[in-house]
Amino acid sequence: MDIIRVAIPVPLRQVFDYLPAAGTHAHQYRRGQRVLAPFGRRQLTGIVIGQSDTADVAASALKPLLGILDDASLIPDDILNLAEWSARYYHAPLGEVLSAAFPIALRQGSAPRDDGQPALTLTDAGRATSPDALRRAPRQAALIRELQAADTPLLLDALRAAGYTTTVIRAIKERGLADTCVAQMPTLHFGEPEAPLHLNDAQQAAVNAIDPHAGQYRCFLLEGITGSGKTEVYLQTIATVLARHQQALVLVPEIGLTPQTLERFQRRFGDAVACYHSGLSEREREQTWLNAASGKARVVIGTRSAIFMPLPDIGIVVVDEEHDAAFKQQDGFRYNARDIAIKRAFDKGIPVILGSATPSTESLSRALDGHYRHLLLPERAGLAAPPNWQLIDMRKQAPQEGLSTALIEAVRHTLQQGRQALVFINRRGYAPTLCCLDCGWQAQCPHCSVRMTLHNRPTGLHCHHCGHQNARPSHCPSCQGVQLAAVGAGTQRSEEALKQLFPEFPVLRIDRDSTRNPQTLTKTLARIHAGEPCILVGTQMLAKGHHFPNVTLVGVLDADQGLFSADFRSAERMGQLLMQVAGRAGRGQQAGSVLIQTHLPEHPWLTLLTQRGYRPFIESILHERRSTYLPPFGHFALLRAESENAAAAERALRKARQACTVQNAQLIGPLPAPMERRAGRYRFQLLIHSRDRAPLHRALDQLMPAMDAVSRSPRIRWGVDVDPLDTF
DNA sequence: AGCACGCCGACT
DNA sequence: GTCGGCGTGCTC
Repeated sequence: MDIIRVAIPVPLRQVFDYLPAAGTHAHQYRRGQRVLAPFGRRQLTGIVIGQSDTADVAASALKPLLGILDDASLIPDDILNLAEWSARYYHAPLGEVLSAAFPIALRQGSAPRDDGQPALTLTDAGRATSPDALRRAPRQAALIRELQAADTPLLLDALRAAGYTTTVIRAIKERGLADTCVAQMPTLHFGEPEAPLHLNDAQQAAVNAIDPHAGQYRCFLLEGITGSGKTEVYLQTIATVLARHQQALVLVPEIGLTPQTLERFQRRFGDAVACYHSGLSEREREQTWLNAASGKARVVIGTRSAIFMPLPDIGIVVVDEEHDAAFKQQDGFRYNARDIAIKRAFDKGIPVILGSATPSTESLSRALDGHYRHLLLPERAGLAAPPNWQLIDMRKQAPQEGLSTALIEAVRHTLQQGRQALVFINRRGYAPTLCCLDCGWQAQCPHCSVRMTLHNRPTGLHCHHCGHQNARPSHCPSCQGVQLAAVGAGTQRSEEALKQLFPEFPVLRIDRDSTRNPQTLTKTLARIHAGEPCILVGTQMLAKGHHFPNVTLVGVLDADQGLFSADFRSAERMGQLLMQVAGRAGRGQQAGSVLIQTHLPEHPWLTLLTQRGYRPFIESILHERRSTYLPPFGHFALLRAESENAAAAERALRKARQACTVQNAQLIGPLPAPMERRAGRYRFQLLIHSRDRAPLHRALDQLMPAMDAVSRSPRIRWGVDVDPLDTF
């Protein structure tokens, strides 16, 4: 047993064998320890995976390691097991999985820095100052207010992330109101915890159901509409976990979209809560990782990469909004954090809660067949009536700028009642197409096979896929005609139309373009929360996170996209989105209305969803998928290849396909990807389908080395996606 | 992925 | 004459 097996951070599907470093013995090496390894002409930080007495290569080829970087294991065994399982399941190189699993600073081999982080704390003068005294310096006043409210040092990184510039921070220090200090993650200091809320019967039943299972694996699907109180169930369940001196891991789709949830966790559990997401600085990520590993952090809330957080006393995992596509990494190591969460809970023998108002087909079918325990929160807190759905038949309408008369009248009525209306359109920009009325020419991206989106203020043509921008042409480049028409509507156009229709009311647009500046977003949100009658226009950003108490009308301009798409998941996603936007209507006392513009009002998915609700809708989708062996009744993997040379990409996949001899796995393709060309590269895909998982994995075991062999010479970028969210 | 080696075109 | 283009091969 004198050979050390090491994972090296390179995209190669293998581990490498080494001899112990000079002056060391094999028994000194621990699984999870970092070592310095000679690798070609380079020196890389590797992770000890195990030991062996035989090597895959000739003994003469083995090199000795250059040194041991950690006294004890840095990566705990359960995390390493999880990473190895993930590498096998997603057919990803272990080195790449491990790179996703821990912060760059530790990946690079430097000693863990557990010495706290720079923070800002109030001086006595700062504590005594009234923020109103800083009337002339609103940012400084806001910062003082924030520090006084927190009553604990705030991390500089966090302040900067919240939009406080170095100038503001320096000004405060120069006034002698605050000073920098070093903040340590405190040990189980709960601050002044907010008291638990009173649970209704359904919530209490859910908490009771989860609690007895502590200490053994069980997956719970917590299904409850917006406002039904899922978060309180998480909080009280986690409280019992903490009381047993265990830690909790909470995964959320995007930290930026769940500020309220985050705040509630911090109010309830105070300093025991740590956040982990891509918005943190590297230093902060490292510190949080170490705080989790040392047990200082008791509750970790994070986005998908947090699934690999080391938590020695983990007692529960919560996945909030489990249906959300953000849990799936969309490049490189394409893992689904929700699915790894279930595996982690299983391995640890602890409960996992999947929460959603609109559960995914996968989770719902496992709940219905008894694999998961299904917990329902039927009541809407505050006892407001469910929304009123209405389908508007666009075939019988002469819409103005995409707005039907019925919707315009509903908006007018809502505003006159002093309420707010939300108009949802899942396209940003002014118009999705610029078209020549004489010859039919359309503005096409020169690098991608998509039409370019017309934007105004500043006006121009944008490609939403590669970022290419053009000026808006004055003549048709093809026939020199001057009748260039903007076809279709995006958020900017709807905003403009609504401003013209309702000049006396504010129209506030929320999409990726209007929220680029966090301060503008904060201002817009504050205006909405003030409750004055207004119209909100936006993309699905509006449907997530924030809730708007005075919105009583939701209009959906283009529901039909979800009914026409070739992807089998599009109907499910449309349903989830419609339920989510509908959840924005009628919070508080009054019932809301949801108006959906469609050309297919008799479509069974739409009528089922709006007349009978989400569950019958999903059950109908499940019924159809069962008969065609689509997920979750069958499984997919997708091999993607792209190259500037279309034929080369296609040939690579075709050759790989020929190398695959697995029975019971169906290969479809290679076919051009839905967007055949993107950023100048031609994209093809090979779809692998199988009723059971085993043949799928066997097929991939053959396809991967074939791709390795075939994709090298003409530069082809390729990757594998197990359980892809988009197949067409 | 890096990083070398290796063999062919336009430059001091 | 050589600097450098990217094709090809390798990493325990």
